[in-house]
Amino acid sequence: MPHTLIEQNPLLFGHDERPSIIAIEPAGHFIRLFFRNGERVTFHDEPFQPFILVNNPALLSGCRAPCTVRPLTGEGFYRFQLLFDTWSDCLTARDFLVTKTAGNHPSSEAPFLFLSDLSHQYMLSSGTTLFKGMEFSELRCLALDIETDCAEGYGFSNADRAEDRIISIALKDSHGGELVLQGDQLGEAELLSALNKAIHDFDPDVITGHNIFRFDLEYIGRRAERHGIRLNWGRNGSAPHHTPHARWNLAEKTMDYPRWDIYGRHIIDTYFLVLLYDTAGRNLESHGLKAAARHFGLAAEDRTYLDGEHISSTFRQDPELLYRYNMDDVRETLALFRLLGYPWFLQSRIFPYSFQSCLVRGNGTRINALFLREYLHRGHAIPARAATGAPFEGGYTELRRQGIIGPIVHCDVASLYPSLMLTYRLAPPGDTLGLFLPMLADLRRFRLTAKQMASRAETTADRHYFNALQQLFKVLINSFYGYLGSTQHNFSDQGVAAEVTRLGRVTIKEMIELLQAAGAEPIEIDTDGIYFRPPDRCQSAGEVQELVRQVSAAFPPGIEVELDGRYQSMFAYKSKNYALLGDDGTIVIRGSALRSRGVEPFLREFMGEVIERLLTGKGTEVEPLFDHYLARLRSAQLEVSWVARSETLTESPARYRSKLQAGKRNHSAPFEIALASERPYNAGDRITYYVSGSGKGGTAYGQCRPITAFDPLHPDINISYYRDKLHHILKRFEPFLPQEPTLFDL
DNA sequence: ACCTGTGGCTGATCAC
DNA sequence: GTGATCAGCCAC
Repeated sequence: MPHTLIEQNPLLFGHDERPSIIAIEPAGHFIRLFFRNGERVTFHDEPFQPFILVNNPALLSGCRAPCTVRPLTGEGFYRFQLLFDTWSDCLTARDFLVTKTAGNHPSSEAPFLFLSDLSHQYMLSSGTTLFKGMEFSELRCLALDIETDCAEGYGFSNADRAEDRIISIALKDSHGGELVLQGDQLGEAELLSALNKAIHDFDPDVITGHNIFRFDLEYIGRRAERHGIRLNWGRNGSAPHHTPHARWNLAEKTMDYPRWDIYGRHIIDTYFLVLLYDTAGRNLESHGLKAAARHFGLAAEDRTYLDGEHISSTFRQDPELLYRYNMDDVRETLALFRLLGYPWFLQSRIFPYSFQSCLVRGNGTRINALFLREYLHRGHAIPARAATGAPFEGGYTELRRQGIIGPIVHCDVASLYPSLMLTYRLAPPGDTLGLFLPMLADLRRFRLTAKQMASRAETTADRHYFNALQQLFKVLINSFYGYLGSTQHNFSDQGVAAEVTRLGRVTIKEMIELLQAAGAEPIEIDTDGIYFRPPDRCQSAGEVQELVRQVSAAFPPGIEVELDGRYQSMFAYKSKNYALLGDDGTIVIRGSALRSRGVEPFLREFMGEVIERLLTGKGTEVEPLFDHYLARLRSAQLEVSWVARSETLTESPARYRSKLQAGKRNHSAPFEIALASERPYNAGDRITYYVSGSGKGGTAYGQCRPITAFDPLHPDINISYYRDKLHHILKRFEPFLPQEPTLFDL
């Protein structure tokens, strides 16, 4: 079985192959492992000694928590593992060390390393991971969605308002069970008791919901508190553990969310899954349940959506409609979970984190855990973070010529940075056991195997499995360079990362030279790939292929240049900003200047239409197009959503305010709206707003209004503001339009 | 209580 | 007006 072949690699999967573990939780002085055997869940307790890593065991002298000291071999900074009998001893020692060492060490060399998640500690030490040998379909999942009699908004909960209550709870189980609890037959207190019972009856390993952390659970929690009902959802009957302000960093965004933990189960928010999917390069219209379900073809039957107050009054009058809407939502949620949760299920077999935690850890943190696990397994000392803090140079970027150019060929180096690291043996010097490169090589080999298995798969399920696996390996492989360049992890090294990028720059510049020498014209270059106009003598697919093959032959084995695509024409605008017209007529637009979710829909549409005309040689149509858009802006039927802009709050409004007061940042429209609102906004919320008024003098942040405040009966859209924006965009494209005759030409 | 990197474009603001 | 700076979003 190829599954086991790959999973037997202990560097990736840990040294404990025990199958079917679905949860790992603390239980007194023990660790409790939950196993799934078909329909049944069993558990087994094991002793475990939590630990703290230190540079010097004498640090703990004077501390009343007893411990044993395990010396670690090698030169790494953390050379001793302090082992405690109980978690509370470990915490006592942590507090002791925090107090004792406060302020007298550079942060990069904290004299001790403490991990705050006991289950994670256990998994690191034991080599166990979740879900080994299990199929995703064996996992018991329960989708949950509540309907209330007020409009739902993201990150917004007004459950404290007396008139708001839960009127319906829909549950759908991965094994066919469906249940809708409705308030018409039951009072809210009975509804919540029925939910308690349903959770124990379904006994799910995973509870999932769309925006479940920020909406459903918070709402349920407050209403339950109001009624004095204890949510006994844990596999030991305990109530969920609530962390009101947990943080999740996703790319450059920080999200504030109330974390809930249920003993013996995992909570997975499909909203998080959608965000994770979308940051990996795809482009979703929106991150809401309906939009995501439609994007993946998982939407329940088409229907007309009602909004706001209209929904609630309709619901109240029509329990059957309420039932159907609520049920559609959980069906879509469960379908989304099965699709987008799968890669994370697979990752949970690899990384020493729970399913729920795995999702909210960054790539670097997860990779670091692989190193920690193997070093501890071999009893080897672990280096301190090697943070220099000094910035280092990255990839090479250049736009050689602007305008409409064709035909165009794109070639790139297959996984440039991993290839350079393996070919030139670039690894962090702190990795004295030499795991970095073998791990990278294994991942690359496994990815190749998984790709082959996917193409040879005889069943859809197998193809799906191997394809997910190969994509997962791809992400991990690409994360190794980022890990190397980070400043936060034990085996990172910015010096080596700088060497990787330097070789990358040398490689791409050499490619430019080779293409030019062959008569091609490089147009846009970015890090590992080149868009170029092929020489006149090679226009056929075969000739282009041969040209790229010759370029590739100039590099050592392991550095492979590949033909990535051919296009009719290209609109080269700026570095990292271009559009391509494919042979089949499809247009791809790249870059924040030409395509950004933040930009107003009418500008986005206008840019898209202009680009289409530029690429197809219809530049003369742009002027009339502009006039048409202008007329639409002035029209009485102007829709506010067409001009409204959406932005994500990247920090909490309170932080914005204090930074503003300290003069550390400028005003910003979305934050001003968040602060003026009665609703509590958090980091991660999106705000859609428009600019009102008529004067030209004011600032956007002073005249902005949330889209929800727009009144069609008294429209106050600042037409001149938006007309100027449209004009500004036209100006950007003017150099690429057919030249009007000027006075000089006449 | 958390964290993978650099390069580049644009709009908004603000000091000059 | 101009340039500097910040924030947001994107390419790789």
